[in-house]
Amino acid sequence: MKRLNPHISIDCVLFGFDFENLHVLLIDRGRYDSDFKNEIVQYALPGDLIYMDEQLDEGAQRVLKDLTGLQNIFMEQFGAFGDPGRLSSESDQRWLKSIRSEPEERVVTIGYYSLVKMHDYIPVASSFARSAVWVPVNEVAELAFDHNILLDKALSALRQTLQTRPIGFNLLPPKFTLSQLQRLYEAIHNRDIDKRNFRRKIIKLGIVTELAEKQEGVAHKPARFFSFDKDRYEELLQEGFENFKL
Amino acid sequence: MKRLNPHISIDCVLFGFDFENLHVLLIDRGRYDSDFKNEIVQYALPGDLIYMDEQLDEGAQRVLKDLTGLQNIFMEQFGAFGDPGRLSSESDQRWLKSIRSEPEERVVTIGYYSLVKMHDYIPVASSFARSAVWVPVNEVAELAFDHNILLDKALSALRQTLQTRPIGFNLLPPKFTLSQLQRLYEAIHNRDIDKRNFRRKIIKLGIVTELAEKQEGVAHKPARFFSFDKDRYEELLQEGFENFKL
DNA sequence: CGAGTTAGTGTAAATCTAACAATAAGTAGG
DNA sequence: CCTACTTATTGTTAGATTTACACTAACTCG
Repeated sequence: MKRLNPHISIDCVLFGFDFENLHVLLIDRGRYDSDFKNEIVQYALPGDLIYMDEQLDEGAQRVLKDLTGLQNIFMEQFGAFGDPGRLSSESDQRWLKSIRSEPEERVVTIGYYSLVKMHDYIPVASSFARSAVWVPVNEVAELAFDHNILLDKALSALRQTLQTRPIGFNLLPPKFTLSQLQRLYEAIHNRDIDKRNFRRKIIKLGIVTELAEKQEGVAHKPARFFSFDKDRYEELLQEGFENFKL
Repeated sequence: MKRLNPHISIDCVLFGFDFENLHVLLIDRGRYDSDFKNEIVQYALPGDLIYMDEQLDEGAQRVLKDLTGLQNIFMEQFGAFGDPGRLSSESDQRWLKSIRSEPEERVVTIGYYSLVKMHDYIPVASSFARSAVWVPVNEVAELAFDHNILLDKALSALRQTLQTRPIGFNLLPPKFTLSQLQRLYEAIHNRDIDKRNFRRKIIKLGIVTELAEKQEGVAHKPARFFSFDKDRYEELLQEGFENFKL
C-alpha cells in the first residue's frame, strides 16, 4: 500500500503546440458548492501529492497520468514553491477539504514542465479532475492556488531552454516546412521573427535536411519539406550550443 | 514551539570569492565512531529540515545561520532533489540516526546558492556542525549525501546566472581594478579570459566608472581603480541584458 | 485569367568576436 | 643608479553575426 507524502506535491505544466499557438494543459478540479447547489469550475495545473518512495521525475509522470491519462511524457523541473500560505485561500481550502485527509498541511510543490505535440495527446480526465483541456496560453485566466505563478515560471524556463537547446522538432511532423518551424518559435516567444533571418540561421545550424518533396493542394506556392537531422543535433549538443538566439 | 517538517530540507551552496579562487562553504557534520573510538570527518553542505510554517527563502537563511552563523545572505533556488535513496547510504544513515527523530524518513531537499565576498563572512560552526570552513571549489572531495551533485548543479546555475546578470561587483571592494574583476570571472568560469577583450566588453557595458585614483606601493605598474555604477546596472537589468558572454 | 495567398530569396551596414604583442610604470635588489 | 621583474594598459584586423528590408514565384479559387 502506497503512502502519500503529505508535504510534497508535484505540479505539471504541459505545453502543447498545434501548429498555431502554444497551449497549456489544465484540469477543472471542480467543486460542488453546497450553498448555491451548483458546480463551480476551477482550473488548475494537474498536480498532486507524491508517494513516499517515488522519484520526483517519476512522480511527475504519474501525477500527470493519474489526472489526464497522458503517459510517457518526460518533463523537467523548473522550481520549488513553498509559500506556507499557498494553499490557504478560502476557495482552495474548501476544495482541499473535499479530497485530502490533511487539507491544512503545508505543502511544498515541485514544478515540472514539458512541451509536446498537442494533437498527439488527447487528455482524458480522471481522479479528481473533472475535465482536462488544452487552453491557449494567452487565454489562461485565474488558476487555483499559486498556479499562475507556476505557469509564468514554466514559460520562462521553456524559453530559456530553447536558447541553449533547440528542442521542438519532435513537435512537428517528420516532414515539415520551415514556416511551420518558424511558427513554433514565434508561438513560444510570443513575437514575430523575420522570415529570411530565421531560415538562414536554422539552415546554417545544419539540423534540418531539405527534402525533394513539396506541399500539394495548397492554394499558394507549395512549400518545400524538411526533415530533422537528429544525428547532427546530438553532435551539436555534445559541442554545446552555447546560445541559439532568434 | 516550532515543528520541523520531516520531509523537506534545504541545502545551501554558498560560494565565496577571495580575489583569488572560488570557494564553497562546507561544514564538518562530524560523527563519533564507537567501533574505532575516534572522530570521523565528514564534509557536507550546510543544510537541515525546514520548519512547518517557514518560507523557503527564509528557511534557507535560517539554516545557514544556524549551522555557520552567517546572516543576511540572500540565496537563490537552483533545484529540488528527491531521490528516495539519497539519504540511505550506510554512513549517512549512521549520522542521521544520531540527530534526527525520524532518520529513515524520505526527505526532498531544495537547493539554494549565493556568492559572497569570502573575507566578509567568517563562519562559526554551531548546532550539529563541528566546524564550518571555506574550501576551494577545485579541491572539494567526497561530500555527504548527494551533496556533490548539488554542488555541481549550483555551480552551473551560478555560471548561467552570470550570463544574464553580471553579478559579482558586490564581491569586490568599492574601488577595484579591472584585473581583480577579471580574476573573479575567471575563477567562476574556471578558465582564462583575454585581457584586452575583457576590458573592452566590461567598459562598453558601462557599469564601471574609472576613478582618478591608482594603486600604490605595488611592485609593478599601478593599476587604475574603478567603481561599480549601480544606477547603470539597474538600468540594464530593466532593458534585459539578454546575454553577456565572456 | 485575375485575385489572393504563402514561399522563397540577397544584400548591405553595423556590431560583435577572437586572436594577437608591444610599451608603460612601478618596486626590489644589487 | 641601474637592471630585472612584475603587472597594467592599449589597438587592429579578419571573420562571423545581427538586423533591417522588398520583390518575385507558384499555386488554388472563383
